[in-house]
Amino acid sequence: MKKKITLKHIARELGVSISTVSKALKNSEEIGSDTKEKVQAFAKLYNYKPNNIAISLKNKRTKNIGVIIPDIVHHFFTTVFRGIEKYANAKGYNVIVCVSDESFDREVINMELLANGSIDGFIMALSAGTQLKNDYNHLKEVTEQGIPIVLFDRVTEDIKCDKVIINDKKGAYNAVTKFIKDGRKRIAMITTEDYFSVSRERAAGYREALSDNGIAYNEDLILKFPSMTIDEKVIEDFFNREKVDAVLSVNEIFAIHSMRLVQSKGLKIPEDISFIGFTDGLLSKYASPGLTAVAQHGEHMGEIAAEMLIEKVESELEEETYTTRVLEPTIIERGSTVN
Amino acid sequence: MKKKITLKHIARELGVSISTVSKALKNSEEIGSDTKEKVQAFAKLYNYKPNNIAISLKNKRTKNIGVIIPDIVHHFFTTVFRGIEKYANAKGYNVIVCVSDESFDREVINMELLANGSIDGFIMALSAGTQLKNDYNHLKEVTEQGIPIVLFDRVTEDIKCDKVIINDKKGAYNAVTKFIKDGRKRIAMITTEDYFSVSRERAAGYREALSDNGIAYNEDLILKFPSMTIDEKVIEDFFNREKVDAVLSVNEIFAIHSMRLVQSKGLKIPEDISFIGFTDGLLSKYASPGLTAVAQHGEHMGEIAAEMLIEKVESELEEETYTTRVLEPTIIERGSTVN
DNA sequence: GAAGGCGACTAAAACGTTTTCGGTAATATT
DNA sequence: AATATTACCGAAAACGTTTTAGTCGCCTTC
Repeated sequence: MKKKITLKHIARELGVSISTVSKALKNSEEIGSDTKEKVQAFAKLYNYKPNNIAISLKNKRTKNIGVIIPDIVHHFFTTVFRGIEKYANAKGYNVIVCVSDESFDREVINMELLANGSIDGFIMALSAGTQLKNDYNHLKEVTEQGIPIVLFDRVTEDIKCDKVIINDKKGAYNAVTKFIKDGRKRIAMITTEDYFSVSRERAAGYREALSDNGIAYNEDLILKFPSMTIDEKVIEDFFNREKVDAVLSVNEIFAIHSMRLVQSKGLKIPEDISFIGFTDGLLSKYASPGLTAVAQHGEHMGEIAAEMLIEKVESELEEETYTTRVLEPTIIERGSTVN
Repeated sequence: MKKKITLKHIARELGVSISTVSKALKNSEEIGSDTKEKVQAFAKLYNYKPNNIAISLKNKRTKNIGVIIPDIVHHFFTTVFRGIEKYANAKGYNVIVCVSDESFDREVINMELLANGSIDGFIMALSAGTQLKNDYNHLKEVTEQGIPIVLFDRVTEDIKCDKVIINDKKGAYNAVTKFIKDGRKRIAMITTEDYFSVSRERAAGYREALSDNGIAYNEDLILKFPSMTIDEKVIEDFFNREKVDAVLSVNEIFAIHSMRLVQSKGLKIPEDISFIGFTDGLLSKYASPGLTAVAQHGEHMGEIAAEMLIEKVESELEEETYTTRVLEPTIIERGSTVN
């Protein structure tokens, strides 16, 4: 086992000082060309690579980005992550991922762990627990220490930082408008409780589209789940009770479940009932019929988040200007709607 | 912006030495109880947290694990990752993820980047590019530096290290055996080229099950794709050409595509044709009918990989014993097969 | 021949810890 | 009273870099 070689080893071996070696490897003008050659040759021979940790300690810069997401086994988050990783890697940054598992406590613990020098900044989507608790002190503490944060998708007004979201309201608005143009009258919405910022926005878009088209808002057509987990029975009751001809779902899973249910009741999609779901994931693509989806462009979102964060990290000056980038959603039409 | 507080600050403020502070915070017996109280109170007040980087430099231990996977937007890998993250986190480790994007070069670059002090060990699944090139020198170099590696799922004989895989051969064997028990005669297999270790194993299981049941192996019933991407036309030609009553697919995507195709040709699943796919992911669960799947237990695999790695990292002694853990696959029965 | 400049290199501090080895004073032991 | 013990604390090295501030000898220059 050949141990890692350090500047000190090279210096001792070559009978020069550590600083000379350091400078020679950086091709500094200060060092004579023969010494430089000698050092560089030796370093190459022994495959010298500077120790990242030592450099981090010196520069107070780790070139690591901390990413905290509620769940990794979730298509949208992984696409965002891919965008982050791609951009960060190209800029020479590594990505440390922690999963909050939708829990406030785990989010806090993970942030505290990483905030002690391991990373230069955070990119995160708030956990359900955090949004429920509405407590953002852990974020505040981090920003007060001068560690920048970029929030994506699940954000909050309470924290001053850069954010990147999609225009969820518009996404819902456009989806509902499409339903109406297609002649649908009884448009249902399947969603989660309002403590998710995204659910609120989407609900707002839904209502606005109805009202703009002179359709009365009907509370009975809203099916709300308290969490991401689903209760078959509740869905079944809902569709038995209400007569609907279009469904906007806040995620894929709810939509797919509903589609299978109405199909089993003999309804035809999209003739009898249309579906549009948020998040253009695998399920939408491979459902039968394919589920028309509001694409959230996760990968692009991730790239932008990484770009914003690295920009902040690398800018020397401490401007206190924060921006929110709003991406436009697009509707990917598939077989679950008429076209 | 309150800057991070260090031992030095506390020492200066309290008029004691740095070592005293350090020891006081560790509740060392060497320090008088009043000094300890004073220091601890001060540290608590100013929310002192030791700098991870400095500790890493000192201990030559980062408490970081490097994970290198071919793709993050891939259900199996994310489940494995979840297992890794969960276990590692519980043990106080953080996880740095790099995505090789199935490319040999990116795998090499990422490993070199992380190997310079950023991590204590690697957990990885080989990229397609690496398996194709059959070049594992980057792994060798890392292990020679004393950095442990755990390979999962996509492994190679050429590297001496801990490994965790599922019994792919047995998974395929069981699936085909089930088909035969169900009375199927013309059993097709959809797979990728053989340079994936998993594809080879599964193909072997397929052949063995046929031969054990006295069914001749028929090359024409094997559909091979050169990569993970799919060509609709090729699938269509295949099913137009060959009459098959059961299909074993090496992944979900191939299976789902095929199911939709045969359904559009008017065949009934599972009456006319049965399907089993590897990787029990979202698609299998939500397809209609549901796709019977060979579950790979990704999360468990991740936990084991993390356990093995941390074990190696924390064991002082340098034993040169490497083990391979083989997990048993299970068949999750759904509507795509009769039962 | 003194002052200055330059080329080539080194010493040392700094980043923030941990830890070993002393050191000093007070107390206990003979 | 001399010595040993103990309690408490600090100095300094070490981890591997980078960088500032020299040092030293030699060559110009007036």
